[in-house]
Formats: sequence, structure tokens, C-alpha cells
Amino acid sequence: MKKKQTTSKNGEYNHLKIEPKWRKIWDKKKINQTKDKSKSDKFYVLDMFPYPSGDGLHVGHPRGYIATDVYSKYKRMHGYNVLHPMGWDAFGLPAENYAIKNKIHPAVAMERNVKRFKEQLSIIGLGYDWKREINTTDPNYYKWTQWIFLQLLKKGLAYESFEPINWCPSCKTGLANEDLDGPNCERCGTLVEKKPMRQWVLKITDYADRLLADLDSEDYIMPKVIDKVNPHQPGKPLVKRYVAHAIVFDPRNKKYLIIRNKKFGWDTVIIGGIEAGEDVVKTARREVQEETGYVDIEFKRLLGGQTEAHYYTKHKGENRIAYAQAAYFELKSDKRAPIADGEDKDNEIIWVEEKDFVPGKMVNSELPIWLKRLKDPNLGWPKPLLNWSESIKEAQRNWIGRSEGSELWFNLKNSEEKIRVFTTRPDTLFGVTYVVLAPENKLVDSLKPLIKNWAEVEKYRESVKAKTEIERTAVDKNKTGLRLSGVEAKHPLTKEILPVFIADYVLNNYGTGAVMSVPAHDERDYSFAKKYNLPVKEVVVPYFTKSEKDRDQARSDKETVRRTTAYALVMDKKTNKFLCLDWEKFGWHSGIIGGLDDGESFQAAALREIREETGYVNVKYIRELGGEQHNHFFAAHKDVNRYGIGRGMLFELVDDKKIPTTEAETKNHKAVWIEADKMEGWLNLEAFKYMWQVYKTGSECFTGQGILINSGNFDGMDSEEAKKEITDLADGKQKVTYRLKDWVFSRQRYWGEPIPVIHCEKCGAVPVPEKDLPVELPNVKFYEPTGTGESPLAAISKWVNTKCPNCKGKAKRETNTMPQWAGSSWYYLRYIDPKNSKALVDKKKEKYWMKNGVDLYVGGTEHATRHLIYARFWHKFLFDIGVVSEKEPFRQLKNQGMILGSDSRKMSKRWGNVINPDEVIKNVGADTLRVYEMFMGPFDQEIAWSTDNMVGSRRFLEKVWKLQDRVVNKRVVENIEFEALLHKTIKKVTEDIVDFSFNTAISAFMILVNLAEKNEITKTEYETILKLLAPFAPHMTEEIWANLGHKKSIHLEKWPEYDEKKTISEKVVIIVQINGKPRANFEMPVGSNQAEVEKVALAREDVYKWLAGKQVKKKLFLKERILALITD
RNA sequence: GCCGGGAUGGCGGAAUGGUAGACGCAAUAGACUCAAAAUCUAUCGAUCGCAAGGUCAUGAGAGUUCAAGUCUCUCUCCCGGCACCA
Repeated sequence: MKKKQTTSKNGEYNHLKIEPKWRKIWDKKKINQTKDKSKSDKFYVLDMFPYPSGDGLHVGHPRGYIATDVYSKYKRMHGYNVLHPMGWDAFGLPAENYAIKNKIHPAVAMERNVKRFKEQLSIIGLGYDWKREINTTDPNYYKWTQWIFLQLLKKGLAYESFEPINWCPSCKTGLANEDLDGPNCERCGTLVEKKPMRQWVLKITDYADRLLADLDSEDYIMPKVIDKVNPHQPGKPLVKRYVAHAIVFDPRNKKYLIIRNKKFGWDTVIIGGIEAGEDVVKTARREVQEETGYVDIEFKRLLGGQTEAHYYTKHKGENRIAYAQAAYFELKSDKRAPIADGEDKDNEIIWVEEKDFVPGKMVNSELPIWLKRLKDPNLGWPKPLLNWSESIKEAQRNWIGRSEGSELWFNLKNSEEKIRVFTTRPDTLFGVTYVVLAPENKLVDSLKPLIKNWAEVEKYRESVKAKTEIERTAVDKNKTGLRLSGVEAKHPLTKEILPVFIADYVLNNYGTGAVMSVPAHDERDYSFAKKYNLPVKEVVVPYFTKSEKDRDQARSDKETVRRTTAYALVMDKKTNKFLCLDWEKFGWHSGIIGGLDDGESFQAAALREIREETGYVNVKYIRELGGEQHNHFFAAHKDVNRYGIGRGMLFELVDDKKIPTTEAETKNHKAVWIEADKMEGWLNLEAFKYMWQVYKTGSECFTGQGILINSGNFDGMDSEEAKKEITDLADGKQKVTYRLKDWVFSRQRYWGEPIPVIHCEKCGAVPVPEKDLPVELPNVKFYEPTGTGESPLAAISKWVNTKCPNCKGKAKRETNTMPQWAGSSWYYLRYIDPKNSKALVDKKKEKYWMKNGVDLYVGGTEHATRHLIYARFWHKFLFDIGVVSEKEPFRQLKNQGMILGSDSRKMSKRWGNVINPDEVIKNVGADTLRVYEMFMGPFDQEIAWSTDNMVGSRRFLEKVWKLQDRVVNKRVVENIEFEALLHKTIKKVTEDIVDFSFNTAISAFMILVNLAEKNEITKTEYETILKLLAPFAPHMTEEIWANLGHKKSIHLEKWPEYDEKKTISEKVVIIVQINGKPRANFEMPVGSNQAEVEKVALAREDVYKWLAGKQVKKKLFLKERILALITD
């Protein structure tokens, strides 16, 4: 695209002149430097800092940086003290590999790259505070990375391990699980090997539960309901208290529990001070009971905020503010305990409807706000602790992989050893038919004396070891295994003797490395059992109803009536149809269902019902199919919540022979044969569909929930309920297992932080004393990895050989270095206090800047299970040792979508589709680049670059530039239309920036400017537009701002406010819909009522012609929008 | 297989349940120009129609509603996470 010639009285829009000029002035005036302290609220905006690669930036990289820059400038214009820093994550393999190839020290290469990156970032006009620049390879920085490691070591969270780890033969280093892409090295794609070696490991698993739980935690520290206490009692001091409110709702009458004070005549919800050892819910519950006696209340959720304590203010002459949280309960029954003494003397307990919560009448004037919040979680309450996208949270949940289950023991025959197994399905214990150990399980070695086929075992173990990771995790699920002859396990409950196998489908590093196999209810066990001819014992039959949710719903509202019922499904194999009943009188259809007679079995009852209701006699029993079924008929038609606790019995039709049926049985229905997929709308649909499904697939392996059979005393019990009971009976314990593994923290490479440990022959691994930090990375001649499990540092004897800090004897330094993720796990803290040599971060500064964490963090999704997990782990650890004051580092996270090449492939040298921002900026200017990147599509979506499309953004800026010629001091004729649009635009742009919907913000600008260029525009209006646009196009707006005669930078101006009243135009378009179709539209004055609109509408030809000869049956009117007419 | 997110013109994409396609790009015609570029003015989902206007259209199918891209169910496909995880 060529440079355009756009001129105004202030000359052409020459970005080449304007942009560098203003950047220089901004630097000189230090407008981007952040003050450490300020009376204003802080706002911390952070980008994921880059690895400064040798290739420089392409246009995809700055997308997120531009967004944060827009956001920072926007926040600064709101008066916030904004921190928006940048730095370099400069340790890592590429620099090292480059060094090896070109014999240039990585530090030298990095310095060059950083310089280039910085230049590229600055010409985009990104307002970073470069005074706070950090670099992970700076010894003054990594001193603190090492310090954190020492603290982890002190707390036992860093340990040496000799377990086999992932080893990349190409990078010649050990890797953490997070560094893998499936079975391959995430960096170079090489297949990793398992290699036993000494390594440092961080115990991230200790934090697994908290890392998981806080993904779903809610944040109860609430923005305010009110800002200030009204000065009811001027001059009196402000008293603060923490109180709990209880909102009790009776869902049956849709009424709320209220206390009416007889003396003062005011109403209030129940309020009480929080006493020591109590939480909000506890206090609220206690107060409800004390003041009203209601005990059967169910806690639903917390609400909260800061409220004015009117009672105290009005009646006790105190200006009291209450930091309140409200617990919302629902009343389950009218059960009441006696009310505490005296509590009811002054008070009356009443139930009121929501409409009675009117400010003024109620003491709790903020209640309407709470109730609104109760219904709309988006209104802000309660907020998730982490305002992150669901997909990132889900990725972390998957990565952590928590599963709840039980640990059970299987005793062995002829041995004192026990096999410990982990299972998530203890309810299927009665279905265990064999036990399997992982081939590597150490128990196999202990059992050697017992094992008669040891030679074979060894052979099998060898063959498993020889298998590559690919073969073992291959999709083909052909299981192999070997029976340990001579080893037999005893079933903990039935005392049955069970065979024991080793098989490679059992992984040694998950759970206990051993499983109890339940072929009937686990697919892996099932295919293994089939292959080795092991018995399959069914112990759970499914519920008919689709989901647990359906069952609970059916159960919850009405008292449940239970009946024992048999369901019969009769298949005709020849026609693929099955037998149903057509109830002619009632107009509905059902399957064959019948209650059990005394002493009758399910099978017998089903057979009897088939015969009685349809007359068929020759049917063959196939199998049992199901369990409990909510009886829709009774629930829907008789208003009874009835359950058929039943079993489905599958039969096959042998022949058509029928006996006569009795009149009584069949007067209401007749037997019909129906195809399974034609059953829509039938009674018991789910049950019969399910039975049909099972029959069709012939599956014998059922992995869902259901009810227990063949399980001794547990028969008939819900499988979920049975989990705990069976675990208890089998003397097991409930246990939680994680997929997450401890973080392998050693790298056998040069370019990383040295691990600050000294190995002494006498004292073992000794931490380097904190005063000796940093342990600086020495210069080496050769950076090549050794491949021996030592890093190249091992060759520098001068550095390696040292004294033991403990005994002063001979000792050697640890030569492993830290992974690249170390420095980035805490960098956001260092920007706050980058030069501090005494502490990682000053306590006061941390408190100020990290209150509520980093307010906005922006980066790519690729860090979901790596950086973002590690940083959360370290932050929680730093919280535990008192270094930081909040439990999560990044409260709000936004992910930018990647910008692809114009060929929709990832931008890469390999495809030759890389667009360099420097070029773009030279051609069209940084402001155009910024506007285009924000306009091209939703921020979080992947999108292809298009230089053609960029023209639109440039044209838009030129239009804004040319508006300079249309500025008048005062318009002769008022232009209400334009004024309304301007206020709407302020509103829209403001909201869109907050939502990260930059594309629609720009679009709103374009609409406004398209209208402005057809009109005169006042100076004030123009200034408003410029201020709104300043975060997006900082250079151009600054230039025009100066042209308008301003001395102070536009970026230090106040953000424009909109007037809600002015966003409303005088006229609105009313749409007339006739039978749902829009048929006419016309303008009406704002505020027109239905009669006025109808009068105009019915007089119109285009409305009348659709109504001619018809009767208007129904009218609907939506004020200022729609008139809907429905004819017959 | 389990979980999360998607699917709208030629393209990027807009739409608190209320005129689907805002805004931008491309395209077509016209103005300006010797000409081109730039700029300006119009047109721009498909289809029937000279027109007025009608009909059909938001991955497919059903449902709820006066009204569905939006809500509910079923299905297809695409992207992402996990996966022999007991």
C-alpha cells in the first residue's frame, strides 16, 4: 500500500514526521513512567514478557501489547496509577544453540536481540515504563530466582530424586512433563526417552489441591454497595464492623423472611455480628435460628458488600459502616426451634414478597441490589477469584487431573505382602475378577520367591522396557500381560482367590501402580479379560433415566412414592421392532410395565405382564438391562412423584403364538410393534431407548452409575452411595490422586540460572548461604551439552570446586541449571521494585501493587499448562512464606488469538509469510497498525493478516485528521442527532474497551466519524473524539491535540464522560411485526405510547394491507421498539 | 473416549429473544482526471419481479415463542485441552 496524501489546513497527515516527534517528547516528559506511590488507586497491566529471539518481532507479537497499551492509557485517563512494564525472558535453549553454532556468548547475542526488540516495541508507540525493565539473565534478577529456590529447599519443597525422567536426546537435557508435547520434546520434536538420573524436583503436587480449587474459588471481598456513609450524624466518628446478613427465601410461597421491629416499625433481614471462630454462613444460620427459630434452611450462596448500618446511624447516633456479607438460604420446611429469650418481644416475624423490598421502607436499603445480584451473576456478585477464560481453566483442571477414589488392599495367599490398589470405583469391588500390577512395580521384585515363572516375568519386563513411549501409548489398545503364577490374591470381601497379572496397560507412576480389574465395568479391564479369557462379573446395572440430574429433579419437588416394577422389552429380531402398548383411551403409548406380586421375581413378573397384556407366550429371556426409573406418567398426570424401582428384562420373540387376553387387561390398550426410533413422545421413552441401545450394541461393559447387583448386602444400593460404604467395609480409605507430577527442575544445560546448592562429601547437598547469592553463571568456552547428566559447567573446575559452607571441607557446586520457566514464575513481582537489592520486593510496594493481584494479564493460550501453572504455584508458595499478600497472582487474564500469515498459516520464515512491523509502520504508520490490529477481529480469536484490509484503518485515521477543517466554535443550528451519536459512542467505546471488544469500539468510531465529516463539528466535540481515540492512535491524536492549542499531553487528559440522557435521540424507529414478520417501520417521537403508535401504524398502507380482511387477535407493544400484531 | 470453545454474504466480522448481515475489505457503476492512483457518490446475501413488492436465508433437523443467529433437545463438522490416568 502506498502512502496517502491527505491534507488539512494543518498540512498532510504525515505519520513519518508525527510519530517519531511525539515519541521523543513523551520520553523527555517521562509521561510513561510510573510512580511508586500515589493517592490514586493502582492498576497493574502486564504482558507476558517475550523471549527475545534473533528473528525479531513479526506483526502477530504486538497484538496483545497494543491491547494492554490501549487499556493502560484508558485506565490512566481515569486517574489510575497505572503500571505497565516490560522485560525479557532471556534464558533458554535457542540462545544457547545459537552460541554453540556461532561461538558467540549467549549474553552477547541476547543483548543484541533485546536492543532490536526494544526498538521494535517502541516505534509502535507502546508506553512502557522502561525504567523498570527487567531481564531474567541479569544476576541481580536471578539472585532472587535462586533465593526462591532456597526457600523451597528450606520448606522441603525442593528435593533430589533419582527416578527415571524424560530425557531429550537431542537437547541433551532432562525435561519436566510440562515440556512434552505428547511423547515428544516440546521444543525440538524429538522422541523423549526415560532415563534414570539425579535431578532436582519441586513438589508442585503439594499444591495441586489449591491450584485446582482456586480455579473455581469465588472472591467475596466485594466492591462497594455504597461509597460513603451518609452523614446522618455529622461530626460523629465512623465505626466499622463486620456483620453477616441472612436472606431466607421460601421457594414455595416466593417470600422472604423479615423481622419487623414493633417499636420502631421498620423491617429488616436478619443481621448479626460475626463472632470469633465463625464464618458468615455460620453466623447467619445462628442468627436465623435465634431470632426466628427456623432451623431447616439450606445454604445456597454468598453475596456481599459494604453497607451502611442505618439502624446504628439513625438510632444510636453512630456513623457506622458495615462490611457485610449475606448468606442466602432457602427454607426447606417450616420446622422451628424455640426462639431465644426476649428476641421476639420487640420483633415480629413476617414473610414478604420481593416487591416489598423498597428502599426507604426497609432498613436494608441495599437489599434490592443484592437480590438482583442473586439472579444475575454477571452483575458482579459473587465473582470468580480468577477472571480467566473457561478454556484455560479447563486446560489446567485437565492438567492437574484430580480423581477421587479409594485405596484398597488385597492380601496375598502364601505371603505377607499386600497389593495396594487405587480405584475410582470401589462400588464395583464385588466385580473384581483379577488383579494387575504395573510391570515396573517394585512389589513384583519382592514377590520373586513366590513367582514360579520368573524367567518369563523377566522377559516380559524386558519387552516392555524395549517398547518406546510411542508404542506404549499408541492408540491401538491391544493389551499384553503375563500371569504371575504362584501369586494369588484374596478378595477383601468375598475372600475369593483371584489371579494376579503384570500388564503394561497399568502405569507404575499413577495411583499405586496396581489395579483391581473389573472387566464388566471398565473398558481396559474388559478387553484384557476377553483376551486372556478371564471371567466378567456384572455388579452394576444402569438407571433407566438419562442422568443423575433428571433423577434429582424428579425427586426434589414432591414426596416420592416408590414402587417395585418390572419393565419388559420384547424384541422381534426378524423385523427389528419391539413390543409396546397403545393406550387408545388416553392417547398415549408406553412400554410393558407391571408391579411385582408378592414373592415374584422381576423376570417372572415381566413374563406374566407380557402374557397378560399382549398374549404373547413364547418369549426367550436374554438379559437384565436396567435399574431405577422415574415414572413420568404419575408425575405428569397424577401429580405424584413416583419411582418405579425396577429392572428391565429383555426378551426375544420366539414365535407369534398368542393366548387370549382378558378384557380387564386390554380394554384400554392394544399391543403394537414399533421401530425403536419412532418412539418420540412416548412414556418411559428413556428407559426403552436405553434398553434398545444396549441390545443393539451388545455391549457387556457398562461404565456408568447405576444400582448394585450381585453385591451381597449392597444389592439395590445406588452405586455412588455404595462407594463409601464398600470402601469402609473393605477397610480401605478414601484417597485423591493427581495426574500432575512434581516439577523436574534440573536442566543439564549452560544458559540458565545455576541451582544454588553445594555438594559436600560429608554434609551432602548444602544450600548456598543467602548472603552468597547470586551464584553467578561463569563464562565457558564451550556451551555444548555433555549428554552425561552434567551441564557444561562441570568442566570449569575453578567454578565447580568450592568449599562446603557447613564444614568448610572440599565440595563441588551443583552444575545443573534451572529450566526457562523459573525466571518467569515470579517476574511480575520484580517490576514493582526492580532495583531492590535487599529483598525480592519491598513489602509495602507489594501490598500496594499486588492488591487483588495483577489487574490485567495478557498473553497467548500456549502458556495454560506451563507458565501459568508454575507462576501460580510459586505465588502460592511465596504467599505461604509471607512474601506476597494475595493467594493468586493474575486475577484477570485475557488471551490474544494468534495472527496468522495471509495464507492462514502460522507466520514463519519457513512459509515466507512473515510481516515485519517496521515495514508496516514505515508505510502506513504505527497508529494505523494499532487501529488495524484492534479492528481486525475479536481479540481472542485467531485471524489471518491482510495488508489490503489495513487500508480501511488508514482511511479512518485520515478522516479523523481531515475533521480539523470542519471544526467550528459554535454551531449555528443545533445538531441533536450528532450529539446523541457522540454520547452513544462514548458509552460504547468505554464499555468495549473494558470488555476487550476493541473491534466493535473502532467500528463505533467509524460510524461517528462518517457522520461527523458530513457536518460541522464543535471544538469540544472534536476534542472528545480525540480523547476517546488517544489510546488507539496515540501519535496522531497528540498531534491534532497540539494543533488545537493544547500544551499538556492528551494522554494525561481525563476520559470523556457520557450523559445517559443525551444518548437518547428525539425519535425512535418503531417496527411493526405482523404475525412475527416485520412489515413496516416508521419514526415516532421518543416516549410515544401504544395508542399513539397504533394510530399511526394502522393508518399506514404497508400495515393495513397485511391486516385487510383479518381480525387482530392480539397486540403486543414494546415501548420505543416494536408493535406486534397477531391476526387469526 | 471425556472435557472446553466454535460454525452468520465473495472475505474479516456485527447483532440486551425484536428490521440478520453494523463496521471494514473486495467488487460494480458514476464524478473528478489527458490517463491512472487517491478521493467523492451510489449499488452490493440468494431468488422471483419492469416496478411496487414478495419469498428463502445464520452448519443440519426438531421444539418453545406473537417473534429464534440468540433459548431447549438431537445430530454433523472444525479448533483446543486430557487420554491404557484405573
